Amino acid sequence: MPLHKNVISSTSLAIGALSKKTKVNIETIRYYERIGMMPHPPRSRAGHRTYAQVHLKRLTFIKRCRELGFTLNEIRALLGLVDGNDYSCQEVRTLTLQHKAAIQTKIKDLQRLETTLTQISDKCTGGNIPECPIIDALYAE
Amino acid sequence: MPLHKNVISSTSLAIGALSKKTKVNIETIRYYERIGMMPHPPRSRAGHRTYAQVHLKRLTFIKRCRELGFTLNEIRALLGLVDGNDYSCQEVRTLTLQHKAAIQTKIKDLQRLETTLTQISDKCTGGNIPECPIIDALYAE
DNA sequence: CTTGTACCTGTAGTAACTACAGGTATTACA
DNA sequence: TGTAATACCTGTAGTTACTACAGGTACAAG
Repeated sequence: MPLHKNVISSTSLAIGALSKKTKVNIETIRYYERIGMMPHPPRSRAGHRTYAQVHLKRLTFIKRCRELGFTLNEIRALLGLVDGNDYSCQEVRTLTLQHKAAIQTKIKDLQRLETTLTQISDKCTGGNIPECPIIDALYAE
Repeated sequence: MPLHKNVISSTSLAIGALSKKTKVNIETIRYYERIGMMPHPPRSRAGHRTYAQVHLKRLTFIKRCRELGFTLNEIRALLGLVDGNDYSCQEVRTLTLQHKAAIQTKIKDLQRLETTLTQISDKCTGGNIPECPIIDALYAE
């Protein structure tokens, strides 16, 4: 897994330290390794995973992408480009814009839901009666 | 499972017919039964599920709620009120408004994501060069 | 009588983790 | 040096809301 830029080798980290630095759960880090998002790191004599700067950067990348709502598959594609060391800005941009379009669709869907919920709940007087226009609206044939 | 209003007993439906009427997948209907969202219907001599108007209404209710983004647990709460035959309009309204608030939060989150993605991808010239500001932004420490 | 369709049960797979159970290794302190 | 706490290990199961089989039965039409 080649790094993008500015690779500085430094002291190694145990999984707990990496977890604290990146704010990624320990179990999640191991999970990423299992599914191939993170490489198998070298092990210490005791069998503990020892992480270097490379891993810290990669995990940070994954974390940021997740926060931006990319799925693991989308991130895999992004990392694939980077790993191949043969990506063009154009390809990355395309993936990013596709993702943005998906988000915009989701926003519109949710806004439509919100409108419907507002309409439905506006019908409700909020009284203590058992005849509820919300339930009626949902239950009717 | 008491009905809300206008219960008209009529001909019974096989699972395929119910599925077609409600546009809910057959496997999903059986799944709802397994997890207790739908009651166990009576069986025909051949062991086939036979559904009545009650089931059609209940499933329609579930479907509508799902389309409105309610989780199965939220729907369970709603159905619990209806099943208890002792709900007040107020309770239903509260659940609905809570759900609406959650949707509004989600919309805001997604809008923030969209803004960030726009900012990031605006930095990109879209050229064919391997130095990509998007990747840089995500990869940097 | 055979073919097709609709139904049946039960299990496994999806996404992205999280939460154990049960075991080892290292470190801190008395 | 002994022991107790902590950090790590592996492997499996649970979460949400389904979907997709595999392998089997029942019934109707030609």
